[in-house]
Amino acid sequence: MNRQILVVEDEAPIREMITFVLEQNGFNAIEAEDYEQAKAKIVEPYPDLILLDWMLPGGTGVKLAKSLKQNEYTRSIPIIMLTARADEDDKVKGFDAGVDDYVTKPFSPKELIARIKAVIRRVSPTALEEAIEFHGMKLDPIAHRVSINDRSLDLGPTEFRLLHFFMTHTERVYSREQLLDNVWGTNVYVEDRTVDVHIRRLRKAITGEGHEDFIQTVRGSGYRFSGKLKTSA
Amino acid sequence: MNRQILVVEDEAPIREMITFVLEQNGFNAIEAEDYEQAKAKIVEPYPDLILLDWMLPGGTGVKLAKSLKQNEYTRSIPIIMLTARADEDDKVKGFDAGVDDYVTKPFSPKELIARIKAVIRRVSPTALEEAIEFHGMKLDPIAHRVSINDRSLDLGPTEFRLLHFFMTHTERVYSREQLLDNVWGTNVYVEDRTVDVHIRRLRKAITGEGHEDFIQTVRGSGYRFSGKLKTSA
DNA sequence: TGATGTGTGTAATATAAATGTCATAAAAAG
DNA sequence: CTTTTTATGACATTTATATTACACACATCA
Repeated sequence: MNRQILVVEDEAPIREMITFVLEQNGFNAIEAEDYEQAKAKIVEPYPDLILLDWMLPGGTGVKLAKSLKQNEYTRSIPIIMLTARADEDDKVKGFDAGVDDYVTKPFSPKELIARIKAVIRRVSPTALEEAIEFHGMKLDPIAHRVSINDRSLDLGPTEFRLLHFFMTHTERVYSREQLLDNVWGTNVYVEDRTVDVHIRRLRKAITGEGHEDFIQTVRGSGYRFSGKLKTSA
Repeated sequence: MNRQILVVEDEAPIREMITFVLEQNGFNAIEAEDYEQAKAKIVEPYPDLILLDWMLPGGTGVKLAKSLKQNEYTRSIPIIMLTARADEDDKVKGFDAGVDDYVTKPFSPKELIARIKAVIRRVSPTALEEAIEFHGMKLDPIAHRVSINDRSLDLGPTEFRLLHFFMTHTERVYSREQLLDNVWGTNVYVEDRTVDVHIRRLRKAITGEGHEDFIQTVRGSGYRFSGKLKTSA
């Protein structure tokens, strides 16, 4: 599954060149030419990385970076700043905004790709392989094991991925379509309702110690994985 | 509110099949069989998405895509290319023309619909909504949760939307019709009085800590959500 | 190769929740 | 005290979700 990279750059030729290079290298590029468009495209499923032009009109480049780093949900998206100046002050300002790396224009495609890969490598393996614990539930992606209070459970592959996704994305509602995108993959075409069935299977599997209540139905919206149990009705 | 999709495809059987699939899935299909027809049909109100055959006679498919992406008004209409070849060069050319996605013929109806939905989902801004707080009431659109002084409460979908609207539009009277427009959506046919009932339900749900008084009846006008409590009559 | 088991997606059915409308009570306005 | 407007509770209908059953695809192993 290709990584999605959002390219925020106002100059069309540069933006298209970058997009081209990205596509050539197996990335999936999304384009935005200004602050507004960028904001609009930073939605679920979030891009894996953002290439952000420093010199967006009105200095909105840094503004965007700051705003993303301040939001709980977008904070973890790595950002690489594109800048024409090699100015030290600018670098400082950029890193201050929480930017992950810098590329100075003009840059070679090779350099760009290398930096992107470096950042992704630095950021993502932890997220993907680290064992997670949540209210007595443990999930170890490497060993492919799940346990509740040290009693190990037996999940099918899909249920495992679903639980993994939930445990790494708690306290937030996901529509069936979003779950399909994130758990099944973007190019898989199954019915929305299939999600219900897998939710059911997962709930069944984690039933016993009340953990099934962590998977909450949000009527009309989707499902949420949460440690805050509903006030008993 | 069905999405309008323009199908540009010269082969009638394929075009009709696509149209059929679209209609089946709740979309509103418009057909065009060549460059000229397509151009003629891309007028206000613009279609929500265009399915464009790559191999239109005379290579006019890419031409059309480029022309649309160069025009300020049509640039934002997402385009999905239909192509018989899985050729890499073609993909690059297509993406270069700003196309949003690709579907390779032959494709399954399911795949087509899924891609359309994915593109629409990606393009239409679900906006990163921030949590709102108002006098101890918290509403988090992302988690889809409401709480009063950290005691979480559960609301039906309509009550949730209604409260969300109120919390983002405080200190102002809204007529029942305005509320219907904003919370239910325009072109929905329900009685004005239905609003009363939902107001009632919402009040009931937030009762307990005096917050129900925030929803104020303005006789003859409608309702207002306000932190300034009425002086006791 | 065939038998067996597992995992998946889909469709059918059951269950539950939410919605809109009405009838009636209560409250304000004049 | 009469009229107008809003509040409230009940109900039928509609809509959404839960659950079950089943068929098919794959892999494994005899």
